[in-house]
Amino acid sequence: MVTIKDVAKLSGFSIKTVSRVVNNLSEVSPETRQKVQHAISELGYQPNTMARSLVIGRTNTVGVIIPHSAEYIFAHPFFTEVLRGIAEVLSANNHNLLLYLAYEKVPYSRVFIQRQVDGLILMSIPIGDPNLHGIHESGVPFVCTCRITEDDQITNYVDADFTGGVEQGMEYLLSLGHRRIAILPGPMSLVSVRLRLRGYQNAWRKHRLAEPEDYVLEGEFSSESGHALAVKAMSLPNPPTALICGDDLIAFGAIQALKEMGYRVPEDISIIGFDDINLARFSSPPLTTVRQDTYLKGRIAAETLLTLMRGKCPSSPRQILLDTSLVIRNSTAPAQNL
Amino acid sequence: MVTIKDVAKLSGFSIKTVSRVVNNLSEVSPETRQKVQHAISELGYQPNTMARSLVIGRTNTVGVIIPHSAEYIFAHPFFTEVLRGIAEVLSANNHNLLLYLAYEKVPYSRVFIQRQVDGLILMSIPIGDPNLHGIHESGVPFVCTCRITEDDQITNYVDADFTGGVEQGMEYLLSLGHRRIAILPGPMSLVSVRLRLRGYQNAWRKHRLAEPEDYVLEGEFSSESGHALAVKAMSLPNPPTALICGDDLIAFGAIQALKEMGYRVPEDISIIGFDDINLARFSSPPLTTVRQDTYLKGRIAAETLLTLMRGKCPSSPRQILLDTSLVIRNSTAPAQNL
DNA sequence: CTGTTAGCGCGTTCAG
DNA sequence: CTGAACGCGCTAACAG
Repeated sequence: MVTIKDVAKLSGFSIKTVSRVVNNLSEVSPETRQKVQHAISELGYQPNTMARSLVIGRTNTVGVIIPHSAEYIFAHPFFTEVLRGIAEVLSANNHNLLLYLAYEKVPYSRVFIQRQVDGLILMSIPIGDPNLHGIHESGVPFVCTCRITEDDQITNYVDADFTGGVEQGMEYLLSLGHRRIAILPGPMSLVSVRLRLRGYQNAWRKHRLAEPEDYVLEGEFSSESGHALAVKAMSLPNPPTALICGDDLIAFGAIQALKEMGYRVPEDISIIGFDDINLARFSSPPLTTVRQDTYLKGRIAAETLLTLMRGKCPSSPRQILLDTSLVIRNSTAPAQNL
Repeated sequence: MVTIKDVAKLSGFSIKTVSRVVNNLSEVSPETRQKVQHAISELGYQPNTMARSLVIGRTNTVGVIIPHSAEYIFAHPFFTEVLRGIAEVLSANNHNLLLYLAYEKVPYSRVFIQRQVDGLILMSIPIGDPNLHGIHESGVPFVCTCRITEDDQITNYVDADFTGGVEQGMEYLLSLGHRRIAILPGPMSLVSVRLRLRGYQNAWRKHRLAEPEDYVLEGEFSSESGHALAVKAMSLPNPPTALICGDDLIAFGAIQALKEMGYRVPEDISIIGFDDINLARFSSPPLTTVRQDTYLKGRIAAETLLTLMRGKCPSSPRQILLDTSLVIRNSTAPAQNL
């Protein structure tokens, strides 16, 4: 391995001078800099990151922690979009991205205490995660891409306004004359799902309508689950005329099931998704859905973290809620049978 | 920061003894070990990864390099599946995963020379990538999840048998009576696309049929491109009765376009995709496609790299080709007009 | 502007 | 079985 010493020897200057050149400090005369740089390229010298990090006490590395099975993570388009936003911002700011999966058994804060990372981004932390305590104690700068509780006022987070998003969808369905609207929100173990449900309830309340019974059909974030729940919904004594779904995959599965049962979408049943993933416009019919900008979520999370890492005092928590927007395509139509 | 010294002081033993306990070396008496461990948990000591890496000369970190824009990467389901396989294997083997995006302008080998990683996985390297030279020179253990040239005999790679896969699809279409089969292979700048095209050509040759003209429609790996090319294909003087696509997204776009033009799939036109992404079964009609196990590709790539990193002599290149399989759903049917 | 010295936290000789 | 001293490669005082 070629070290800073070798460069010093070859160039005839001291180690420190070489260090100054490498780190672009200005206290070096142009000629000296020239000569040192020549020696550097001569030897193909590259500074040892470990040694530098040890001394300066930083790694310029951010950890992204996703405490789920990799299967769960990557099955959902959501994660990769957030990751993209994070990766781009970190890359632009000369920070590395260390990816941790399935760290359920290991305190997240460990990677910080072990000096592997300077900060953390936590994606989709489950409710009641026992690691959060250690995180706060360790003093690691961190940002979540989700809320930890439904009315989280402690965590630094960047999240979509799920409640408002579902309200947007509900407003539209109500304006189309639908009154029998069921919701397939996803798994209630997630805060985001509970927040979606809150939007559903808000909409009824706002319109002074009684919330229909048996219309909340909990499930997973998957097409399979959407398929099963749509079947279940239509077999209710009083089947719905519209379904509002927790994500687009659920919506796809629901549409599939409805077709198989002989219903027409949107003539017989209207469907609204959530996320607006790439394929939403290519489903048949193209999916009306509540768009959340997950890429932006990732970007802002990373930017917020970098700010946190620079400033010493995180004073009050930074809590950012991103607006959603309704994308109207062809899976929704006026209600037939009022 | 609590260091090994603090533990030594509190426990009353030397630094070295503490080190032995931390690293689970056997040359320590049980009582001593007990006492040291007590002091460790008392102080909440965690070894400093940077310091250790500096001494032992390894980081236990693998770099995954994707030399494209993040947008391109994450737009395609393929990448995330490979990444999942890689992440799982590395996690199981106590290795960290450092993600590098868009390193077009930086020699990949740099991260190794700078001692940030012990090995590299290169995903989707473009043809003629100038960095490969430096990679080989640096001596970094590495594995590609693709081939660098069509008949690559130098690189360590784990890749799907694209040629064989397209042949499988072609065999099926030919067996259904199709003779006017166009291919929408993707961007020819990628080796994998050229290998797909080779499979297309092999199939005609094997059946002693002349390859039709104007039936190779180059494009991108996207629904948009598939849409445009399907329109183009059907406006040919002698339009095809079947389309074999370079990936599932192209196939989705093509199906969409055909529907818009009033064709029925599969009655009028048969479509075959490639990859078998999650949503392939939920398209309408459900997509017949050539399945490649990208998750397995990632796993094997990571396992191969770990082997390479352990053994000192990489002797001959490790080149692994993974079989594909045809998944027959409902986007294919016998040809109408022979 | 430049060089010398002293650590960063840990693992590893070689004595005991 | 244990401990003191040294060095990994680099940066940060402090001198010159």
